[in-house]
Amino acid sequence: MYQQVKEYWKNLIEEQVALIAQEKGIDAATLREAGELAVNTTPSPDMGDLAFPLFPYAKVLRTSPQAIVKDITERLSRVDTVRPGSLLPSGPYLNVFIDIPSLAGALRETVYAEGDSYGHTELLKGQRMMVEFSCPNTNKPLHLGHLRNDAIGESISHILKANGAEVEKVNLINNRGIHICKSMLAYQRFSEGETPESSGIKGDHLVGKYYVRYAAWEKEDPSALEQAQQMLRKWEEGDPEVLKLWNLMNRWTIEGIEETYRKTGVSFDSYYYESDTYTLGKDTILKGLEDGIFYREEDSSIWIDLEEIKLDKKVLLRKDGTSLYLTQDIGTAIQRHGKWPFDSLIYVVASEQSYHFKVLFHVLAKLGYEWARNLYHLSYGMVNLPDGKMKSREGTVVDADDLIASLTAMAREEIIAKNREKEVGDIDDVSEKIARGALNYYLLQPSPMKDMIFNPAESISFNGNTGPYLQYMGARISSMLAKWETVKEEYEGIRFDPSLLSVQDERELIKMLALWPTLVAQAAAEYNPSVITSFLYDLSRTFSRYYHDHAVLKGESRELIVARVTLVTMVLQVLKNAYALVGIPFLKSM
RNA sequence: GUAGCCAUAGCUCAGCUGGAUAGAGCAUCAGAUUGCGGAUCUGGAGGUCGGAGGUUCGAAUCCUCUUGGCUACACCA
Repeated sequence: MYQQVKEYWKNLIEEQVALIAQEKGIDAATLREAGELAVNTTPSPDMGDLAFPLFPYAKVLRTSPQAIVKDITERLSRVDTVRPGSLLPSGPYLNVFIDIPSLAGALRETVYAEGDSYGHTELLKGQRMMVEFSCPNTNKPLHLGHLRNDAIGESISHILKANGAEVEKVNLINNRGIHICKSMLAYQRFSEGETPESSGIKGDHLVGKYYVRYAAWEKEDPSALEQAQQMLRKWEEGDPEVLKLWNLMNRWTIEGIEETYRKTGVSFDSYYYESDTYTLGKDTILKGLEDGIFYREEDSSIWIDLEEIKLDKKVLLRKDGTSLYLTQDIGTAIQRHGKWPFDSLIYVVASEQSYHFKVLFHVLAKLGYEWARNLYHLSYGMVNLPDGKMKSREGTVVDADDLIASLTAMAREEIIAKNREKEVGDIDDVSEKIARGALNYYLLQPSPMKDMIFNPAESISFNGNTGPYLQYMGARISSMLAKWETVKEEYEGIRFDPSLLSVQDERELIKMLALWPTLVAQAAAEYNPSVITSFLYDLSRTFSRYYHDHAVLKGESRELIVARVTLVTMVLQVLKNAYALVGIPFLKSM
C-alpha cells in the first residue's frame, strides 16, 4: 500500500527528469546511465516522508542537483493532476510529504477487511516449501541451541505461509548411531528399571541422565566403548532385545521433547527418522556408482570428487558398506521429495554445517535431481553465554526446560508483585505465554547468520526491548478497546475521518501500518525473522510514545475519538499479525 | 594450511537497492503521573563503524589487502 504511494512519486519525478533531459537534447540512453531514482526516508519526520536524492542526475544533465530539485518542484507545481501531498525541496534532495489522510483511508478499508491476514502477500503463491528444523538426538533433552533453531524454523515457516507458500514443517529425528547406544547401555547396567513414571523424571531427561552416566562409566571401564559398538552391531542386525529397549527409550525422549515443543509453541507436519532413510541413501550411492558419478577406491569405499566446486574428495559409503551422515541425508531428501514433492526445501541448521550442505546439494545435483537446485541451507550462528561457549563437559549447557521454567517463574512473580492475579485469570497459562514471548523474541532479534550471546539475566528482564514489552502494548490496547466497547453506542453514526489524524506520531503509525506487507515480504525474501522483530519494536515504541502523549478515549471531540480508536484498532491488528509470525503469544491482559 | 562467516557506544544488538547529523535496549545520570495499565515516557553523557588503500558527487554498506575472533575441512552425527 505504502509501496504504491512510493512508486507513484518516484514515477512522477522520473517523468519530470525525463522531460528536462529531452529539452536539453539528452537522449534516453544517456539518462539511464544515472541509474534508477532512489526512494529514501528523510532523517526526521518534519523534513517529509519520502526523500529523493537527485545527485545521480547532476552529471548527465550537466547541472547541479540543487538546480534539478528546483526545476522539478516548479514543474510539478504547474501539473494539476498531482495527487495530494506536498513537496519540500531540501538542497540536493526533493522531499515529499505524502497525503496521510488518503493513505489512512485506504488502510482503514484494507485492515478491517483483511483482519488477521492483513500483511499477507502472494510473493510465494503456488510454491510448495518444506522446512526442516529442530532435528534432535534421542539421547538427551533439548538445550538452548535447539531453542534458537526451533524459533527460527517455526518463525520462517509462518513467514513463508504468510507470503502464500504451502509449507510443510518437518522434523528429522536422529535416532540411530553409537551415541544412542551409549545411553541404552548405561540404562541397562545402572537403571534398575526406572521409568519416567516410576522416577517422575521427564522422559528426555531420564534418557539424558544415562547418557551422562555412560560418560562417567567410560572413564572407569575401558571396555565401555567396545560394548557400545557391539550394541550398535546388534541393533543393525535387528536383535529383538536391543530393538525393544531402543524403541522404549526413543519413545521416552520424543515424548519429553514434544512436551518442550508445546511450551515453546513448536509443531511439525511430519516426522522423519534417520533409522528409516539410511538404506535408501545407500542404494542411491550404489546406483550413482553404476552411472559413473562416483568412484570406488581400492579398499572398496565409495567417493565423489568435488573438484568442480573446488573442494576435496568426500567418502560416501564406508568400505564395509555402511552409511554415513551424508548418505543418510541423501536418502532423506529423496524420500521427502517422493512423499511431498516440494519446489524448495529449507534446512534450518547451524552454520558449522555449511560444508556438509554444500556437498549434499552438489551430490544431489550430480545425481540428476532437478529440485536439488532449490535446496537452501538457512544457516544460523551459535548461541554463546556471557562467559563463553556452552560446554557439556563443563556443565554450562543451558537446558531448555530449566530455562523455560525459570522464565515462567519470573513472569509469575512479576504478575503477583504487580497484584494482577485477578485480571490475568489463569496465571499459569499467562506466565507461560509471557515466558514464551520473551524467549522467542530474544532469540529472533539478531540476524540468524550471526552468533549471539544469550544473557539469562537480560532475557528474563521484562523492561526495554523485550518480548513482554511488546505484549504489554497489545494488552494496553486491548484494555482500552474493552473500555471503548462499553461506550461505543454513544458514537453510533460518526464516520472515520482520517484527516483528523494529524499529530506527528499518528502520521508515523499510519506509515508503519501501511508498510507492514512490504516487511512480511522482505522477511521471506531474506529468510530473516529479525525483520519482523525490528518492525514490532519500532511500532510498539512509537505507539507507546503516542499513547503517553495523547488521550484516545478522552480526545477533544467525538470525531477525534472515533478516528483515534480506529487507528489504535489497526495498530492492535498489525501487532497481533506480527506476533503470530515470531511466536509471541497475544495477551489481552498480563 | 585451505575455505566460509563475523567485527558498529562499557555490554547486547539494529542500520533497507551506497545518500542528509550512524540508531535502539541494558547499565549510568537527570526528569515526567489531578488521563485510557508506570512491564511506560522524555532528556543528558557515551562512536576514528577493527585497520589501510580503492571505486564514487557521496561508503558502516561495494572492491582489494590486512588484523583479530569463530567454524568447517573425520570411513562421527
